[in-house]
Amino acid sequence: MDSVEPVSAEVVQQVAEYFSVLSEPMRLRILNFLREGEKCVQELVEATQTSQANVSKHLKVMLQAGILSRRTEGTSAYYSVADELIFDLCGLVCDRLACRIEAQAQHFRNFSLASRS
Amino acid sequence: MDSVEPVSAEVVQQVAEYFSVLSEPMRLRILNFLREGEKCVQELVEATQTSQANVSKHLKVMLQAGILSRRTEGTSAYYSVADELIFDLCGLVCDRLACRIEAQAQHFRNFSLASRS
DNA sequence: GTTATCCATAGCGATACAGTCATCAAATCT
DNA sequence: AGATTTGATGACTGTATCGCTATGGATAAC
Repeated sequence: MDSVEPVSAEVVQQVAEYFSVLSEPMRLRILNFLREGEKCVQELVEATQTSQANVSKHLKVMLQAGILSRRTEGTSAYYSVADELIFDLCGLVCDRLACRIEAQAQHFRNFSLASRS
Repeated sequence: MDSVEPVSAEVVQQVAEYFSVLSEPMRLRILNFLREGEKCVQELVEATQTSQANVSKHLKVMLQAGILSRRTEGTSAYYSVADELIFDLCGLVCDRLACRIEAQAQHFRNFSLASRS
């Protein structure tokens, strides 16, 4: 068992698409606002400072990816996070990025030509 | 503590870029081959059935993202995974996708018009 | 020196997607 | 009914990038 099993093209495709949804800053910003709980489109427009059409498009992408859920009330549409996994993923990535920066800082510290005992 | 802290634009950007690296099927395929260990470019070309130029480009993207490390020996360039986090991330996403499909199957099963005690 | 091999990179065409503007549909209010 | 608000969608533009072909550069083999 020293060889890695080949992964089907479809699985690779789906995983790539999942990551693709998270690869847009505006979508991550929207998701971050949705951590506070359910929000309607207008609230997200005000929070993100972009056009309403743009917010709607991004919400649609995440909805179809199964990351968000949608509920309507009157003329308003309320969105909430349906897949909490995304927060775990973002947390892991943020931790890793932080570790890299800390390691980078350490490289600077290690360059002390005068060795302090 | 009922409000989510705003995340800086730069952090969001970096996280998005990290996910962006993982959002290409060809890169995921290459990473999957690299699970077996260090590989040179030529080996990856044969494994992925694409052009050598294409493989080199993808390797460069992942190298600059800090996901791979590079070592040269003669005329060959050997790449290996420098950030094992990607496998955790892929694993989490795969699990989630599998769960969804299982849930979908369950929806079909639940549609038994005749309730079997 | 010449040739062959391995890898990186520039140029190119095609495709995909973010963002904007304009419009439309549906529900609410006057 | 008319006006307003809310959200979704189509058309369009600019940008990014995937994959290909061709080329260059560096090392190894003849």
